[in-house]
Amino acid sequence: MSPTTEAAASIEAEGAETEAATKNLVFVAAERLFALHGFQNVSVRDITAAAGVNLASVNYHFGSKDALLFEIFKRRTAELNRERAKMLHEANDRNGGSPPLREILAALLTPPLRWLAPDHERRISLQFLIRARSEGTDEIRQVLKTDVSHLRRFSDALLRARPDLSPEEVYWRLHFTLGMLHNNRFAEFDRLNVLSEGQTSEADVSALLERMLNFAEAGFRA
Amino acid sequence: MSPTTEAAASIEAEGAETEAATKNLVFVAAERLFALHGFQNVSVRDITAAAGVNLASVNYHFGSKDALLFEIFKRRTAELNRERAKMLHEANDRNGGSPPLREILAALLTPPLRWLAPDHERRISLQFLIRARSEGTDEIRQVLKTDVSHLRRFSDALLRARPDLSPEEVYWRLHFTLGMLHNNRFAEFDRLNVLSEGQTSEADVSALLERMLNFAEAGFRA
DNA sequence: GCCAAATTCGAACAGCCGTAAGACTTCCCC
DNA sequence: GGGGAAGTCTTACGGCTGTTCGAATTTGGC
Repeated sequence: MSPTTEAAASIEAEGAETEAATKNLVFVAAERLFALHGFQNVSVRDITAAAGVNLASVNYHFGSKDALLFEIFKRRTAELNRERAKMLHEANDRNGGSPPLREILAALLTPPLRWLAPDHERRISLQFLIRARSEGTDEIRQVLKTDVSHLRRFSDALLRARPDLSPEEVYWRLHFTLGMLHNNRFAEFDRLNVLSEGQTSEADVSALLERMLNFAEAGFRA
Repeated sequence: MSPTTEAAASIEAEGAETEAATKNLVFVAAERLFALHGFQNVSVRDITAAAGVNLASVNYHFGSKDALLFEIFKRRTAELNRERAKMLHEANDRNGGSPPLREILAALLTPPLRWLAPDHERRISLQFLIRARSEGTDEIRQVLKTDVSHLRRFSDALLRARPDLSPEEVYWRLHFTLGMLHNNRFAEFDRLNVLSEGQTSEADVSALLERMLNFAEAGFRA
C-alpha cells in the first residue's frame, strides 16, 4: 500500500520527525531548493542528493514531484493561516468582535513577517509560499483561486471596521495589501538595498512590519 | 556573420515589422507564450510551432532561448520606462520641477495600467514583464538589481514632494507601491473575481488606476 | 540571369528529466 | 526466529530539452 494515501493525515503531525525520517528529509530539502531556485529549476535528483536519500524516495513517499510540491504548499499554507486566524480571533476578543483597522491588518501581516526574520525557522517556508503562489502548478493555482474562505474572514472584518466602504473597494485594498506582502522575496530586497545604497536594514523585520502597517492602514483610511 | 550581434541596435527600431519577418514572428509568439505559461514551461518547439517558423529560427536569430527572453525583456522594459519617464517629465514641467505626490505616482502607475486594458496591444507584454521579474534568468535578475537608475528618478521626485520623510522610508513605500502593481497578474485577477463574487470589473482599468492611486497616495501621506 | 550572402529547412545529437520495475534489505510483530 | 510488510536501492526506460550541422532555398545587388 502506498503511504501517500495517508499523507493528508500527517499534515497535522507537526513535530513528527521520528517516523519516516527520509520523508522528512525530502520534504525539508525540497522546500529549501524550491524556495531558492524555483520549482522547474530543481530536479528530483537535486532534491534527493541534497537530502542524502535515494532517487526513488520522492515517488515512493509522495507519489510524484508535483504531489510533493503540493504537500509542502498545503502544510505551510495551513500553518500560516492558523497563525493569522489565531491573531484575528484574539483581536476580536479584545475588541468585542469588531477590532480596529490596524489590528485586523496586523493579524494579516504579522505572521508572515515574523517568518521573514533572518533567524526564523520558517523563513525559507515563506519564500517557498511566495514562489509557489506565482510559479506553482495548476493545482496550486486552483486552490488559490477557489479556497478564499480564509481571506473572507479578513475582508469581513475589514468591512465591519470600515462599513462606509463598498465591499468591492475593500476587496481591492485587501488585494493591494497582499501585493505589498507578496513582493517581499529575496530578489526584491536586493534591489532595494542597491536603490537605497545599503541604507535599508532588511534584518529589522519588526520595523518593516511597522512600515507596512502604516502604509496599508493609511491606504484603508483613504 | 551572425545577425544576433546587431540585435541590440534593432531594439530602438520599433515599427521594424518589414525586415526580418520571421524574427518578429518568433519575438511575438515567444512573448505571448512566456507571459501565459512561464519561461520554463515553454519550449523552443512550442514557440516556433506557434510562430509557424522553423525550429532553428530561435537559435539563428537570437542565439539561444535565454537570449530571446532577455531581448524581449529589454525591449519591453525600455518601452515602459520611456512612457513613465515622459509622464514624469511632463509632470515636472507642469509643476515647476516639483510635482505633487499624486502626479509622481500617476507617472509611475499609469503606463503599466494602460497596458493592462483588455484591448491594449501591450497587455500581454505587461504580463510578460511581471512574470519575467520573478521567473526570469539570473541575467534578468541581475539587471533588475543593478539598473535602478530609472527608479531613482521617481524616488528623487518623491523625496522632493515629501522632504520630511527619510530616504529609507521613501524607498520602502516605493517598494510597497510597486508590489501593489506587480501583483496584477491574471491569476490574481481570478482570485479577486471569486473573492468578490464577480463584482469586480477588471475591464475597468481606469477605475483600478484610481483605486491604486488613492491607496498609494494615502500610504505616502501617512 | 548569375553569384554570393542570408535565411530556412530537415535531421540528428547529447543530455537531462520524471517515473517505474524489480531485487534487496531492514524492521516489527506474532 | 520466522514471516510479512515497509522501506531502500540499482537500473533503466521513454520522452522531451536546447542546440547544432550541413544541405537546400531564397534573397538582393550587378
